[in-house]
Amino acid sequence: MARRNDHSREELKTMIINSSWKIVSKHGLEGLTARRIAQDIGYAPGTIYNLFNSMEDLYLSLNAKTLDLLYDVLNDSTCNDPQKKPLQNMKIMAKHYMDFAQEYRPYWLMLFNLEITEDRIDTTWYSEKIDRLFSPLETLLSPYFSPKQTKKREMAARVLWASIHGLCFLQETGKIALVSKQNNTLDIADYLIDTFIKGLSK
Amino acid sequence: MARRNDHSREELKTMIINSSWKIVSKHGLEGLTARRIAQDIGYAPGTIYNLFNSMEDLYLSLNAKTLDLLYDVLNDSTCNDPQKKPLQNMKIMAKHYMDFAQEYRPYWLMLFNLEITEDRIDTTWYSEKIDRLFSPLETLLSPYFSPKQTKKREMAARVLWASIHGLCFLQETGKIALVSKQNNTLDIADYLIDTFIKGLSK
DNA sequence: ACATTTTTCTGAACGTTGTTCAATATTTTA
DNA sequence: TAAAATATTGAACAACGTTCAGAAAAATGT
Repeated sequence: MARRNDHSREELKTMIINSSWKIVSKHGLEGLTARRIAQDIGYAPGTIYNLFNSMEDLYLSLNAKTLDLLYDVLNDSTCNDPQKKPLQNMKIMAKHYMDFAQEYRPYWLMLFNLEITEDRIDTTWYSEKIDRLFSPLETLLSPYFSPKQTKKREMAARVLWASIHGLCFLQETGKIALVSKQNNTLDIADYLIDTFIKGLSK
Repeated sequence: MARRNDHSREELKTMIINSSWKIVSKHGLEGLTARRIAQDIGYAPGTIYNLFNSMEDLYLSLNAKTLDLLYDVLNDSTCNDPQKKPLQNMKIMAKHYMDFAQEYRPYWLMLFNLEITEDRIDTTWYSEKIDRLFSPLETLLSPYFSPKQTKKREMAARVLWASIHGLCFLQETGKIALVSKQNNTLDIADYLIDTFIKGLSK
């Protein structure tokens, strides 16, 4: 029952992505199969391969959606408030990141499971989506650097970001018991930020 | 062709683990299949399930081996040298970790891909293998804390360790371009350690 | 020594999966 | 209205983890 103009190419693509998103929400990443998507959108499995080269390719699109969501979270005004001190904003931003990791757990984990090995496909847009995640933290760090030290500030932002991510990741995946009875994950993120910033201020 | 006493239960188990290790070396994690292991050790696929509940269970044993190797690396005398300053030892330790991640890449990645959801199986030994990884770093941090601040020192070790891991992970998996032309990964690890320790020294 | 029980191992079979592609249905073009 | 172009199908393929009745070997009992 081919029906070429039921949906345009782009419509179909977003249908597949939205359906996938829904399926991951309900059944987790392991529940996301080509056949299930096909059934959900009312097409045959083969149709998906008309719009995506592979399931990995589809995962990339899902990751793009996740990165966009994360971008919005990190750019939220509550953690980029000029009224607050930079340190305070940073701590709130870290909390936002950790909350995001928890709320969107399977999507967030996908970001780090995907091996980007599709050489031919252009993935610069993907790298850019990742790169821009650092900009808000970089802005918050500007008081600690002279305007000329752009490279240093850039590096500091990435290092601090990666560190917070490391905390979040090891905690969230249960790899190490970071928190004891007294401290929760948020406390240790604050501790990291405090210590790092103190070190920056020399 | 059953041949019960060709190898003891324990022998078979190590045979399977060693074979798996070899296969991952040659063909990556995605090349590790029950059938390939079986062929390699000269048994039928079903035999594997006599010794491991599932492939996930086998992965756990591989991770144990990886954690043991990593433990040795972090406890190496070159990064726990009383003659050197703690800061210097830490930087060497971080380098060791990053080198390990590179050299044993697939095994190292497995550590973080595995979801530990096997409730019934006793995995406390696994947690303990992870926990003891922190002890050398904790020792190096002791000059920065009074002997009574054991909890604080413990936390500092875990936070710093998780941070270094975050750097290593995001760099190694190519998720973010941490390094620019001037800096390599090692430099930014040094930068993190310097800044963190400076912050500790207040 | 032989018969019986117990243990070990097999390998075909099941239900999945991602992926392909000749065939078919529909739309567009001539 | 016929021909060409395009979209869609769904059966088929290879490979996966996993199971389990049955076969083979060892252990035990007599």
